Amino acid sequence: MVTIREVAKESGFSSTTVSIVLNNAPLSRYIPETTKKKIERAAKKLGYRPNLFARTLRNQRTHTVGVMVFDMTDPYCTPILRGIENTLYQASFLPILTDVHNERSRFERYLEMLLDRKVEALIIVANWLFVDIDVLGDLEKNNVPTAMIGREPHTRSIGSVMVDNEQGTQMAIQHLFALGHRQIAFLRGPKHITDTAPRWKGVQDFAKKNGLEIDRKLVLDLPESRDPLSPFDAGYKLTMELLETKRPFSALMAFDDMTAFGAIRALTRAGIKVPEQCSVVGFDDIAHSRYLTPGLTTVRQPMPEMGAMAVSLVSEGISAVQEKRKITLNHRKLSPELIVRESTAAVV
Amino acid sequence: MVTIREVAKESGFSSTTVSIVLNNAPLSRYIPETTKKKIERAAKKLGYRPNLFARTLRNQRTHTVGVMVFDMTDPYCTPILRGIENTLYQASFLPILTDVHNERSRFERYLEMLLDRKVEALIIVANWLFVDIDVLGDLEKNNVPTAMIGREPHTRSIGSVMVDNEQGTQMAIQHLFALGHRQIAFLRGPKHITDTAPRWKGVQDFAKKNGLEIDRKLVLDLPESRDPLSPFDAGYKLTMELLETKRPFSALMAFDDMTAFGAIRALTRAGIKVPEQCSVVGFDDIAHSRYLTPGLTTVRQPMPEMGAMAVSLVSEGISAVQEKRKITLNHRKLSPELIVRESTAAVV
DNA sequence: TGCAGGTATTAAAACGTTTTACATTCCTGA
DNA sequence: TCAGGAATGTAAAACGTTTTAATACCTGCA
Repeated sequence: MVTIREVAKESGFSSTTVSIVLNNAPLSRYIPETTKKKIERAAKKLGYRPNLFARTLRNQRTHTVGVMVFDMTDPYCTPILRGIENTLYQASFLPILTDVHNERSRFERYLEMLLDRKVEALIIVANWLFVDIDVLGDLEKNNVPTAMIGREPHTRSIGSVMVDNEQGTQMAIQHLFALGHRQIAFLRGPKHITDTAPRWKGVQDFAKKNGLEIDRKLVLDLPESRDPLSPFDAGYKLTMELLETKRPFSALMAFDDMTAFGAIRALTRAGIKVPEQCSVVGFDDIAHSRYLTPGLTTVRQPMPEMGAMAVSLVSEGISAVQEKRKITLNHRKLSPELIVRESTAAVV
Repeated sequence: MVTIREVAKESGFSSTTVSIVLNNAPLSRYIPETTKKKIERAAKKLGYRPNLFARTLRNQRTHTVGVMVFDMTDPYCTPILRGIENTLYQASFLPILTDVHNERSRFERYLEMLLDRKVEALIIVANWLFVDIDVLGDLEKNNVPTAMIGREPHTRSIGSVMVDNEQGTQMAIQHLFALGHRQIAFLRGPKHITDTAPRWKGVQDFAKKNGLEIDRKLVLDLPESRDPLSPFDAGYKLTMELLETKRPFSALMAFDDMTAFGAIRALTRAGIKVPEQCSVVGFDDIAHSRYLTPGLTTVRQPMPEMGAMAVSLVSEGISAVQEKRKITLNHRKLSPELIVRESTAAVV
């Protein structure tokens, strides 16, 4: 490995000057062009690459951001990660991605690793979060700017990016309503998931405002589970139960896309055609949803944008730390978008 | 931040001794238990965490492995990444994941970043690889143990993990054949994908051996593309073309699962029921395949195992580097597994 | 003439480890 | 009594940067 001293020797200047020139430091203002040229030539000739560890040791900067995701296999998070990666890349930051497997111990271990590696910020993709909240409380102590995606933190010192869940379900039910559906079944999310309540609130608000009657017998809840793919099986099972009650419904609104997939399978098995005999709508718009036949009508979360937004929140925090200002992080709520595909149709 | 010197002061020993004890270095053999206890207590009391950058600067080890994936949004790679992550975690290594977006410039940039950060090994998930081979040739120069998943490297110095493509398609066509299918349509992969040739060879070998006649008019090729999700649209389009020729077929074998999804949509649109009127089989067994209705019969690549295998290959390389032995990396071919779901049925 | 201030450059300290080489004491066997 | 090894510990160098503080020269101005 070629060091700065070798570049110094080669160029005939001291390593101080080399450092100043190569980093374009403030002092380089006083260094004449000819000197700069010589140094740059020498550096290039030797193929000099500064040792990042020495550099970090000295000036404390790592140009890395820790990213913790609760479950990588959840298709919901891939586009978010893309958004994060893409935005960080522009800023020459390197994301360090860890997958917590929804386990407390892994969360703690990885958090430790990231802090040891002195990430300059932390982004937490809290999809399908099972870990208790107090773990997240620990985050406050470390004065690393932190943002959470998909969950409202209970503390002010952590930024957050959320989709507007209420608005999302309102759009979905509005769509079903407009298609003439009045007997609608609902598969609500598990109680421990924070998205569950606001999504249901959106439905209720719409129902109240538009005189839509909700049959409580057609409302079922997904069971708790730490597996983000489990809603498929649960959706299948609950839909089967729903069918057994013989209570008629012409549309079904699922907590998320995976639940919708399960529901579709159950309906199909029961000989009920989607969307001809029953419309189905999901939430999230994960990648699968487009490729399913029929394509799933769903509420899209702007996942890449959410990732990008989280980066921009923590960037602000990083600047604050640099300038020794106090860090304050904002909370953002992004609007979803209704994606109409083939799984919904007008009531016959 | 508390340094080793503060621990030294607190415990009453020199930082040398503290270092020896805390690292359990060979010399610690001579340090009496009482001393060790005192030092450990002091370290714990102060909450000492060694500065990894200082440590790396000194002893050159980073305990990180670079992982480069060509396209994160490809559902094929998520389980592989899980396998990699999980295995590295056991060994207290931290993966540093980069997404190359199938762009040459990003590949080079990220490679540079990873090398600057002195990753101790490199794992490349070469799914849906578009980047030219010579870029990969560059990898040889850096004497970092490297393994590739999903593609045979042209050089001996890089390890590789592949699925046995030939065996996979043989299993698939054997399955269709056993169900009585004789008129089978094929959607082959794009020519620039390395998997394409061996998969087709598996089909041909089986056909020859079992007297199955392949109608060349029923064999179409996917176009080239750098998007791993594009086969959906291509599969749809090609299947439509196939149907227009009016040439009968009772089964369709797709290059991969995405292609199969596209084919299923086309068939469904054309009023042809899967599997009653036409069986469809895919390749890969990405997560979607289970959740589609009907569930897709496909050839499963053992993705988590492939990831784990790649880690074990480079681990060997890391050991070699440590002991200053010459690094040699192996090539492994793993067996796929036929997953029979609902998209295939006996010919009527 | 003296001095203020800009320009050009560098020596040396500092960042926090690990490791080499050495120092001291204590024991053991001759 | 002494040589030499084992046990216990440390001073100092080294890893490769960045930055502070300093030096030296020049120019222009009072």
